[in-house]
Amino acid sequence: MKAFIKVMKALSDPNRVKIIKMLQHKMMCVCEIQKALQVSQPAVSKHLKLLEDAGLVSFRKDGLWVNYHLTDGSESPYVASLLGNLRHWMEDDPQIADLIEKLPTIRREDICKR
Amino acid sequence: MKAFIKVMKALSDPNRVKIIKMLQHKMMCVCEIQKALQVSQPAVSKHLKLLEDAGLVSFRKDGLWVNYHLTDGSESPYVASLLGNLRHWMEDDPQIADLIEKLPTIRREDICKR
DNA sequence: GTCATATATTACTAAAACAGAATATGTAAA
DNA sequence: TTTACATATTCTGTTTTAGTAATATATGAC
Repeated sequence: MKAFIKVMKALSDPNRVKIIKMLQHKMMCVCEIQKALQVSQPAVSKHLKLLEDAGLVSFRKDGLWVNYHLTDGSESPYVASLLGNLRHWMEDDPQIADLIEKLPTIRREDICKR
Repeated sequence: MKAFIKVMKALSDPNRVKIIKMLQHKMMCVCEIQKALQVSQPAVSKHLKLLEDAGLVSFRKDGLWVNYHLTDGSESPYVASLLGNLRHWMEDDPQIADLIEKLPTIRREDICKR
């Protein structure tokens, strides 16, 4: 039960859903996500931690960067099912469509190291 | 997006998940649910309203009683999918198993009209 | 009509969630 | 080892949520 609630809570926030939808297209570092969502860096870190605790995302460190990506959901049937469904869900949502469209223009080289 | 968030939030609370799991077995009135969950009657009413707003449950009035039941989810792909999955999900959860086991002993004739 | 009963709504309180500012941590470069 | 930078954590304030107590509404019996 606790695991299920965790997943549901993780997906109960628009910004976290946006993160999931973006990660469907490419792995991203924190500053890229921050740029895309227009919220503070700590806010992004906290969202990512929540998503990680729920088993939805994982990360790999690469020097200074931390690259986040979706998990395969093999640890949890809830995660597997929802990540699967979220591939098609929300595709027509205007906010999401906007985000995804802008995604190619968001590159860490342009954002960080300033 | 808003509709999806609503559904996720609705399923982010253990008592509401319990309600869903119970309604898989029979339609129930408010006082039966209250008896099963051991929370106040207003709390139950509010959970039910939330679930209804999310499109997960519906009700039919029968005299003084209001009988709640699961929807068929035809209004929303999120609802349809989650209600479907929740048929098997959580079946082995101890809390849920307990609840379902006790379900036959919870009858409105014994609870109300006192 | 009055009364009893099932449910809904309101008012209020305590806990949890989300945000930003400030700070800490860890890694790479100089 | 000092410095810069990407990310994480802590602290604090605000909003949302879940609960109860009290009250309102609605229906059926009388």
